[in-house]
Amino acid sequence: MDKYDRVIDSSIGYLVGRTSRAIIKRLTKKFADAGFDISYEQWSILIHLYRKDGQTQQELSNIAVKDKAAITRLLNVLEKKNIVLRIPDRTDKRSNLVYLTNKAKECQEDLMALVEEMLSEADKGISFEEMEQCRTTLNKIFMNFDN
Amino acid sequence: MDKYDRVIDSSIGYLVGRTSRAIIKRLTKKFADAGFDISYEQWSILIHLYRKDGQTQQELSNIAVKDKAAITRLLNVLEKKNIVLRIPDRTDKRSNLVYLTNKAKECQEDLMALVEEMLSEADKGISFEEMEQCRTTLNKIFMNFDN
DNA sequence: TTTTATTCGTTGCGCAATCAACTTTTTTAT
DNA sequence: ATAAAAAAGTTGATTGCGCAACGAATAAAA
Repeated sequence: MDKYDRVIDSSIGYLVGRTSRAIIKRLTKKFADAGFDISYEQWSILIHLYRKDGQTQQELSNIAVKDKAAITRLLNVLEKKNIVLRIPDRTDKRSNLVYLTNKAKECQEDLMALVEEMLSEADKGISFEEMEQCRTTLNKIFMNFDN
Repeated sequence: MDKYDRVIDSSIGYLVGRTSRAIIKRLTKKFADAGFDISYEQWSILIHLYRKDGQTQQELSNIAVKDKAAITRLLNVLEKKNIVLRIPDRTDKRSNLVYLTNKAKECQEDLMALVEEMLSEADKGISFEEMEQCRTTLNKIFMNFDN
């Protein structure tokens, strides 16, 4: 393996980057084909609200590992689409609490099914143990960079 | 593991996505701290030219797994910075051949050193075998999505 | 208590990705 | 030989990220 291999093809940066883009592309297409006007990025916020409704934007920023400015804009879009709404927190006037609308709740099952479908496509030819090991390693790498 | 775990925290999409962003962030900072005005995306083109100078934009598009429109714009920036130049291919007037400037060649060693530094930070606490296994699995996943 | 520091969210800016439409050139098929 | 199809690059429109600066609200320090 030459010096370029090390920095390109075998580089973990290159590999996670292109895998990530491939996954995003596939899920985006699945959503679109099923008639959902929801981008991957919007989904990446939505899923955290499905798990726990009524979080602050800051909490969403941390958990989705995105800049809070990015959260602001994604929520603007989601609010315009009538998928979430922002309610000012009465006990801390700096914060908004972000809630799902009924429209969002109605499509939860369908969206999750599409994601699981995508995940099982990713899994093909990979044992549970192998995937689990990969997850562990990816977590280690992330932690190495998480100051 | 509940249904959200499966789709979020343990989801390979989530894990590769956040790892990728962490790596990009770290490398961007390294370049900036060392005084190089080169973004991660620009680097991701540059490295392929370091390996093989004088490729067409289409070749760069394939190898860097980026849209050809993205390549056009990245090259516009790199050309303005006097890092690459486009030479029309005489044997096929549709194509440009992209070449590195001397300025680009001069900083190759420094840039590669910074990347290797980043990669070794990623490696911390991970054996060669473990990382190799992770690479293999990531490749399988990518192939699963690569039609 | 008043000053200082921190936190939450928004906005402006620059960069980049993707899609679709388009031009020019080359290749393929009839 | 000519018409149709394909390929290479460019451009416009839309979406999204991350940084920095900012105002408002809250917490901490003096």
